[in-house]
Formats: sequence, C-alpha cells, structure tokens
Amino acid sequence: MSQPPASPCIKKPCHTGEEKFVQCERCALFPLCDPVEVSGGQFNLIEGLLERRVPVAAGAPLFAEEEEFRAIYAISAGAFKLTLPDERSNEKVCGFSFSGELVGYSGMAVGHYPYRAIALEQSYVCEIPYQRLMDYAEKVPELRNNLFTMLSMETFHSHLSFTTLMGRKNVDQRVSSFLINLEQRTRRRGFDHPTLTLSMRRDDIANFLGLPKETLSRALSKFQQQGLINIDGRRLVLADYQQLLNTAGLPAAKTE
Amino acid sequence: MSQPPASPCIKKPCHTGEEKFVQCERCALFPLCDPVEVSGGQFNLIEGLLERRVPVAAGAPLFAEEEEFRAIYAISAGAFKLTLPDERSNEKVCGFSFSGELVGYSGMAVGHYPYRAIALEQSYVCEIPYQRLMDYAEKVPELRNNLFTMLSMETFHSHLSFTTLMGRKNVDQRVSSFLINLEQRTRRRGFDHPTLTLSMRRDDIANFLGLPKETLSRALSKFQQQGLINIDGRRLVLADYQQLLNTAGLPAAKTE
DNA sequence: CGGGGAATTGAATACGTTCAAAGGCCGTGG
DNA sequence: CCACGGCCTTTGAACGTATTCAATTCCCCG
Repeated sequence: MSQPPASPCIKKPCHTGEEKFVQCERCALFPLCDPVEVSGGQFNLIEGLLERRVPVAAGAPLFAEEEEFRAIYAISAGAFKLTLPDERSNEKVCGFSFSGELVGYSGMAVGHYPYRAIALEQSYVCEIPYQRLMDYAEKVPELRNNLFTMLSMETFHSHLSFTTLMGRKNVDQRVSSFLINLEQRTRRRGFDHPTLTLSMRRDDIANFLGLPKETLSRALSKFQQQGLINIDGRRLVLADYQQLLNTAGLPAAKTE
Repeated sequence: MSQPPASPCIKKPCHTGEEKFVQCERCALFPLCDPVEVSGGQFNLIEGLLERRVPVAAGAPLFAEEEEFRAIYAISAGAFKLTLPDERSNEKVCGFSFSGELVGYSGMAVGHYPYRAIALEQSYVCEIPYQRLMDYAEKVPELRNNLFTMLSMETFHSHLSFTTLMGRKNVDQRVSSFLINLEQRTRRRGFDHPTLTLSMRRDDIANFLGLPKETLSRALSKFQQQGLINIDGRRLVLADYQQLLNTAGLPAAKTE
C-alpha cells in the first residue's frame, strides 16, 4: 500500500498509487489547520495539535455510535459510510463522507458520536483531539474564530444536502438528486475530473435512499439508456447535468 | 390580537390568548440570551443587542431566500414553514421551524438566507442582528463560547432530524417518522401536553415528505383506525408511541 | 344558511417491490 | 494463464402499493 505524502501540507490534489488526497486548501478543516496569524507571530496547529493522515483500512470503523466524542476528523483521502443500527436490515446507512469533509462533529455538543463511520476504501484522516482543541481555542481567539467559520460552513453544507435529498417524490428524483449531490461534493473538494468514482456498493446507496437495490439498479440503467449518465461499475460520468437536475426536480441554476 | 408578555424573560411556558410562548430556558437562543458572567460583573445581551418578540403575522415571510443575512432568529411563539422556489408545484417545503428553535442560521457563513421562512400562524421571534452579535462576541469571549455551544446543539439536532426522516422506504415509514420528529421537537421546547397542534396544512406536510396529499391523508386515516394516533383536524395525539416508532423503522429506545 | 377552501374517500392506472434467476467481475488456486 | 467460486449487480415477471383524477364531505367564515 502506498504511503501518504511526507510534506506537511498538500498544495494540490495528488495521487499516491490508488489514493487521492484532497488539497489542504479545499479541506473543511483548513480554517483550523492553516497557521493563524496571532499578534506577534504565527501559531501553527500542525505542531502539537493536529495528527495528520492517520490511515484507516477499508472496512474499519473510525468511530462507533455512542462512543465518547474525542476528536474532530477531516478526511484527507478515501470515503466513509455513516450507519446506525437497524434491526431489520442490521444497518441503516444515514450518510456518506468524502475527502475534504469533516465527519462526526455533530456529536460535539452531546459528548458522543451520533453514528458509526466505516471506511469504504483505504482512507486517511486528519485528527484534532477535541479537548486539546478547546484548550488552544481558549488561548487563541483567532483559532476560535476559525472554528466558528468552519462549523458555519458545515452547517450550510449539511443543510444543502438535506434540501437536495429530502422529500423527493419518486425513484428517479431520489436517484438523480443523489448523483447531483455526489457531483457537487466532488467538485467542492477540488476534483474536477469528469469521472466520479463510487466508493460505496450499490447496496449502500440503495439503503441510504430507502430503495431496494434492484430498483436503484434499474434507475441507473434507465438513466444510462437515456444518455443522462455513463456508468460502468463504480465509474460514473454525469453526461447531461442539466437534464439530470430537471429529473431531480431541482432548479436549473447551480444550487451550489 | 393578544400581546406578548411584558416581562423580560419567560420563566415557564405561558399562553396569552391563542399564542403559546416557549419558556426562555428551553429556547435554542438561550445560551446567547442568558446574561453571561464576565470578569467583574454581568453582561446582559437583552440590553442593546436582542430584539425581543417581534410579531410576524400568519402568512408573512420572516425572510426570503437569497436575501442578505442580517440576523439570527429564534422563534418565541408560533411556527414557520421553510420553502424553496419550485417550478412545478411553485414551492417546495424543505422544513418546519417551531417555537424554541433557531431559524435561518445556516445561511450565516454564506451571507444570505438559504430558504424562505413563512409564518404558519401569528408568531413572535427574538432577533439578534448578526453584525452586532459579532462585534459583541469579539469583545466578550464568554459570549462567543455560548454562540459556539448553541451552534453545536443546532448541528446535532438538525442531524437528528435528518437521520429520522431521510431514506424511509414507504409511506407509512415516512409519515410516522414525521410525526415522531414533531413529537420529539415539541417535547424539547417544553410542551408536554399530550395533544400536538399541527400548525401547517396537510398540503405542506405532504409537500415536505414528497407525497401527494391524498396519500398522506390515507396514511393518517389508517393510523387512526389502527389506534396509533388520534387525529382530529389539526389536533393530534400519538396514542401508541412505541408502535409508531416500530412502524417508522426506528429503534424502540428514545432517539433523543 | 351558503360559499369556498381544505381534507377525505373511491376506483383505475401507473409505479415500485419482491422473489427468482442469470450475468459479470475479481481474486484464488490449480 | 485459465478455471472456479463467491459476491455484487443486473434483468425478468408477478404482485402489491402508491398515485392520479374525480367526486364527496367537512369545516370555517361570511
């Protein structure tokens, strides 16, 4: 397995073997990670606070629901599915997190993680221990300011995902809005290659959307046939974005 | 129309005529609203920062999407529906906000409101002008701390709503999880009367859930017949909460 | 008492789900 | 290098559920 870059900061999207590392500047954690200007010099979080690019093997949990909240994580490379226990299907997929995004932070106020996060592929995360972050924030107002900015942004984005995905009427709407959400988030983290890579299985997507996997499969096949998308296994290209927006019942103007 | 209480702070849920005012301590804005202890005395936000119980008439917008972000609002009494423009149905209901909850704050980081908020009934909101809040926060670290706590809580609750409502398979699941979400939020703001009041029309609920209103109506009738709920117009009692959780596909233990 | 919007009910149709089976892909071992 | 086996994904056909459109009832307000 290839190693993550040794340099302290990733200036542009880079690939080591299979893994795609997000550019640090595009990462949701960047406001914290970036050295802050403090009266009389710089204050660098990387020294002593941030644990960079901790590897998480495919299938391994980053944290489990109910586990004590200990750290904020940003995904540097890879992807995670977020799950809750569920008696009938044994797990309910309640979300996905991709590189450049924060994960688990919504448990901050209540002291435990609100779901389980499982790596979908070989992944790397940057970790800020929560208590240490708070201690530093106590001392460095600029840092607290950045923390605030970061959380506001996350709030906005999770709201955006919610309105994009919630209350879609039929299968076509649900599937296409999922694809659009995926695309928007991929762009945001700075990968502008037209080909998206689905790091999760069909099962997981179907579970998330509340559809049987067969129905999802049929919808994707139909979109393919209609020329809306180009899908081959886990490689996906949105061939007709405008028409896809239309199918999803979303406004034609980019909702980003 | 009855007037809001004249007292500066509402110590317990109170009713003036029709309106139910949430108890200040149960309000999401309370961390900011509550006088903070500062070295050498108290710092009271109510003086000079907070605009209390501004009335909003039924049907009137509190703010519109794309409007410049100017203030954080907490709902003191009443309820709002949150909508986005939509060509086919002319509006897409993307959420509801009830007394004790914040509304619109997710637009903070991007400088504009992310949706339109329309009062469903005569309502009252407490308003904190954003710029003034930031200025104060610059000076009073305790205030900034409380702001942070408040946002973390909101993040958690919006995540909870998301997982409760997202990806429910069939009509029964969607409708029952909506009712459960409603009940949880009503409890949270301190109203423990068994009867919930639906302040929105059936149309709005159906729109939000992505169902035709007829289908929603049928589901409610069926639940009624099965003894899960007791519904009469806009008055609703969840008669068998456990069974309702089960229908929704949610764990029996309270998800709160 | 009458009017009008909202909510419910009914019946035909369209849509999505289920169960069964086949196809494709990938890793392992011969 | 090819064959095998397992898992993931797709396809097929019958069934069940949700949507649609129309009609009726309910309820609030004039």
